[in-house]
Amino acid sequence: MRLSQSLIPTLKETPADAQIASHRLMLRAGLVRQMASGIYAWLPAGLRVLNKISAIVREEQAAAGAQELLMPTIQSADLWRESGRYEAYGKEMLRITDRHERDLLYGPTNEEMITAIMRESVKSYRELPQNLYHIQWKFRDEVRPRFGVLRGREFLMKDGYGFDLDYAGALLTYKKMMLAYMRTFQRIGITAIPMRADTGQIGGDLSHEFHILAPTGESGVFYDAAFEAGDPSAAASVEGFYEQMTTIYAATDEKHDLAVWEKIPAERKREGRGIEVGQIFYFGKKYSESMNFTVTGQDGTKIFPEMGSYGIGVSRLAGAIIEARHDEAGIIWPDAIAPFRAAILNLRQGDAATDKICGDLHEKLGADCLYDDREERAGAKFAEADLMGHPWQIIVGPRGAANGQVELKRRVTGERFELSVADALAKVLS
RNA sequence: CGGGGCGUGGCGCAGCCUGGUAGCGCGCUUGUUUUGGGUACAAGAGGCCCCCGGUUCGAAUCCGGGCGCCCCGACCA
Repeated sequence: MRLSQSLIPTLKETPADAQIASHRLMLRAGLVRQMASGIYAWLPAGLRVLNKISAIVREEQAAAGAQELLMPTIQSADLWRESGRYEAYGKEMLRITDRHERDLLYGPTNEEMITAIMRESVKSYRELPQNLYHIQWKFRDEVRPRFGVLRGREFLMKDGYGFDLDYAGALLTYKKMMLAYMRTFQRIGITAIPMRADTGQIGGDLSHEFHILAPTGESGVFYDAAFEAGDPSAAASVEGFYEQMTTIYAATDEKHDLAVWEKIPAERKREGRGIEVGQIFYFGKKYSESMNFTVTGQDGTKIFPEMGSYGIGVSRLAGAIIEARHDEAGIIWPDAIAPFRAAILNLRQGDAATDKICGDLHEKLGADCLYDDREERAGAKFAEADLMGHPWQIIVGPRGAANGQVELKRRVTGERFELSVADALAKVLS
């Protein structure tokens, strides 16, 4: 993509409204624009991040056996009256009335709807277990939206729902999802730690929150360094991995248990701040019973399926990753979810040699690179590339271009390499 | 929901107290200049001063009401 023809409106100065790093940087790097309190437009570069996160989520969900569907954002109030949550949910739910005075709502979550869908179509024990998810916009009318996309009112979430015949099956689904989530976060390029959590509004009695470590996190987190050794991509079994994840100590400040903490050797104690980017729940028959979803069992009796729900805050992750990975100059995107894998900086636009090299690189790197072909000074291009946080910068100046050399800069380490065009290309693509 | 603050060209702000020609920096346009870390100079464009009402000869400024946004706290994917 050519920067000269892209809507990537970077800002030199920080908008007064933005207080925390990710919000500031998302605005400055041209990823988002605020449209109302807690409501954001995702500009082209920001949308690329959401799409890359979503793609990884989809792959890992598919690998764990979950199916994707897409449910609407607007739901009927009647559905929520069945479960009793229409009244219970309170003011956080955005309630809407249509022209016929029917009560609707903008979905804050989808337990009722997925249960209604399953109830209509699934009748036999033979059809379970099933696990369904979608990636859809949610709305929760927060009293006080803040921190940019970290606590927006409208947000993009992957929410999945598991249906099993019995507790053992539901627990296995829960464990599979924990592994899938840990793999997802690992591929995204961040450290996430699962912690025992309260079940809140969703209900139920088994739940974990996934926190990523960032100095500006909302909650304090305490964990055993043994977590750092856990590698979800190398997990031998679902059960074994779950066992490992749930026996190592980790807690947010609310649930911190000093007695247990004191027993952990000092050199293994880790304290920090965390941002919650996902949560998983087992809640049994809460919705299948309240909404009367049954399947016929082998012996002809009715079975209320055991359910769980599994959420990842996709839009929140985008902000959380920036909180975890930035410096004074800007964002430091992990390779997997950077809006562009590489930027090509043409330091002298209009110079035959640099134009030629940049054009070739642009063609070979394709859509996942951003070609800074603007009539700007070198300094401006460097500053903006650092701000936008591309993992690689291919710097093409007249000095090196004469000998077919370019400079490759790795954003995360600041390392620079003088390389031939071909070698630079190979390194970026490796 | 309690407490505090702010709305003035795209962005950051001054002006308001003490009413009288709407200003600065950045950005934008054009030209010259510069050419490896946000260059310099010159000339331009761009404003219902959040909205409605009131006071006044005259309101960005004073008064009343509304709306929007932010921050702290309580609450939350």
